Amino acid sequence: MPPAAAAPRVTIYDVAARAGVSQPTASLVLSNHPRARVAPATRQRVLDAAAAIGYRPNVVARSLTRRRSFALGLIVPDFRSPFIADVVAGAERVAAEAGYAVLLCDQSARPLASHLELLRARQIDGVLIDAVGAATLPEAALAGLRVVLIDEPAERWPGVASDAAAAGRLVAEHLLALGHREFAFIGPAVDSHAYRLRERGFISALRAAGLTVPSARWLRVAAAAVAEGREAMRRLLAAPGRPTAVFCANDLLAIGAVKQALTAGVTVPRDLSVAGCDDIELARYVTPELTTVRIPARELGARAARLLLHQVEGRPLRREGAVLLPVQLVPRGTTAPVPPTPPLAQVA
Amino acid sequence: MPPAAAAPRVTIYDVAARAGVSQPTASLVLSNHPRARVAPATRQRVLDAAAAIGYRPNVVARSLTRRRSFALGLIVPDFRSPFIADVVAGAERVAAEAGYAVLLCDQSARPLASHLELLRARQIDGVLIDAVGAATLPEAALAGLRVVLIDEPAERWPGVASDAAAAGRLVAEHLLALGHREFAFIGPAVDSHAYRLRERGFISALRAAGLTVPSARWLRVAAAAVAEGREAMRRLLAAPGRPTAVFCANDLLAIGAVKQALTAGVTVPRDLSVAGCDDIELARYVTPELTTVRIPARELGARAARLLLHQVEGRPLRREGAVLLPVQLVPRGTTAPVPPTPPLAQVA
DNA sequence: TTCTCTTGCCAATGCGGATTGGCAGCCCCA
DNA sequence: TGGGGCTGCCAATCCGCATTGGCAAGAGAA
Repeated sequence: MPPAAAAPRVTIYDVAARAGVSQPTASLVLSNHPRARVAPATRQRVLDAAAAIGYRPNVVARSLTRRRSFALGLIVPDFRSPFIADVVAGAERVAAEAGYAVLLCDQSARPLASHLELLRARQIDGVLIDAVGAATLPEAALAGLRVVLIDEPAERWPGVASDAAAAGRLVAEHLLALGHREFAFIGPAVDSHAYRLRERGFISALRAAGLTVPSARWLRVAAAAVAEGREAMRRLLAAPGRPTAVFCANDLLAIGAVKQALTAGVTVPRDLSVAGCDDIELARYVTPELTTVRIPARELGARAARLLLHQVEGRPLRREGAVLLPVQLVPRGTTAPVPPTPPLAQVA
Repeated sequence: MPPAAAAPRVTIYDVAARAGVSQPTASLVLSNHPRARVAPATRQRVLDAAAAIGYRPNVVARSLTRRRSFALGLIVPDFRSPFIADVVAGAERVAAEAGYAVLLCDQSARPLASHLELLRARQIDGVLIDAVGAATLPEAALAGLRVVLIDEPAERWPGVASDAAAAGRLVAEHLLALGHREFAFIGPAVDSHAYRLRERGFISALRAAGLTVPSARWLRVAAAAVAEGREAMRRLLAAPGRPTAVFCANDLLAIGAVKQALTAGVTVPRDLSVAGCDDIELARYVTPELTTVRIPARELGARAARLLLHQVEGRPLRREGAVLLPVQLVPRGTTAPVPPTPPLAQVA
């Protein structure tokens, strides 16, 4: 049961034959070798022949000899998240411009180590890792690979990250300035550096103001997604007492949280302020519009890809180590001054 | 400036040497060739040797001889759209289970024909096309490729599609049942089969009820995205008269449209009903929750991938031609009965 | 004219693995 | 004991392209 008839392949031998030269000569011309000594007339004959028969180099064969696949791996937690999708888009664009393909690997479909194995087998030229658990990977899993980490700094590899601590801090300062004193936090329980820093930035800014978040209002959820945000808000509202402001570790959580608050009859932002983080496109389209922190997602992906390509192509890195991208508070409609009369403490 | 030290490669020659057999014998064992006649003891020696030195076959080299890359192309209009992301996820899962990699190609980054060229150069085994303009592609662009079309039926290739006409019809019937008689439509101007069918299904169901959509309320926008939906609603509300119900060709448009209506003080669904199409996850999280039609996105991608893999692996297709997946109306909060008193006609 | 360079091209080989044809060695039977 | 039929392995070759070393022809110098 062989596959259906294969397309007739045009190889470099066909080009050489048509141009009346040897295959190596055709190769020298077509691969545009720098120190190739080929007479202009010959060169033109080869180029004409290639154009005439529609020659396209076989990337697989080239990869075998050059020992490079001209492909990069990109491992992400879940490309269906809007934020991640932007990171991917940024990386993809840079890679494409340099002639590299991107193999997108989704951690929600297969574990990180398994992806790395597969990428290795495909002789990948380098890997961008924006994934949970990269830091705790066994040494061998990354040995010999060119790696750039996204939002997960580590000693051994270069990386690009957003200033997650600043994100948490900016939200805290914003809410404090609005007069809030009773806070809650909703974040994913995953072992992610960026999320951890968002938390820490938030809490340490509160602490600097002499405040804290009671542990009962420090909610950990399974995933940074809308449904989890909604569920967390349900728990929060069911508990005795109520905060006046909630910081959600990303926008999806925040959207879910706001949704649940509204459903429960808690008016946002009058009764409760909610802030997210990421500034995904939809943050502007929910009602009320979401207060959040803009994280430059595309830039994150693009910078990481550039860093990786520099390594892959053997160009020296201008600045070593990690790049830290600035973030920016985007105040919108889900945060407001704390009401003069504190909300009534409810008894569960 | 050569790249940094490459990882030491373990080849099949190393395995053969360690097992004390020739390379072809090692190859026969490791590729698990069906009609391979290898003594059990020899086979075991080879397997042990491979395990001992951690042999991983080089997919590139294998691709060269087998003339197959074990990779599929997947061309989409924009993977950042939530709906498309689900299609991709479905396809990716099926491909991964069969041991195939997926090269994701985004039409918003590079034209369709250009993607096809690149995929060809990489000796791709087959292509899934969920893209605008696939039907109008020059013959040569797809010649010799194995293709499965998504949501874009064509004579020459198998395809998988959702029942887009039914989607439009279901919305029309839903709105008619609620008493609506004054309609508007917002859809993208792209030349996409699915969108065209959604329109036609909608309008022909209205026509069956003796109704129509005046051309002034038939809005075409540049893209099926939130910003465009918002802009379209702005235009709609600025025009004289006002419909009581609007069908948006997808959920993003609908979310934008609802947002703008609310911003303009038009209460949805009291003053205006809005329905979308796709049932993306966020449709349940906007306020009010969006009435829409569920399109089985993941299933679309998965079925298409399965169809393509059948071809690629030379297995016969059970049923030829196109698969049509059913859709389902999901009534939620953005549609309501038409108010007893018709809204006042506004003079612009 | 002869010798040295330089220029322009090609033969040979390798990348890592798949596949074919064929050759020994063994068993069985006559 | 000779021959047929297996069984088990390997030598050789190919996939499509890149790269090196070297050879021949032409240019310039003596």
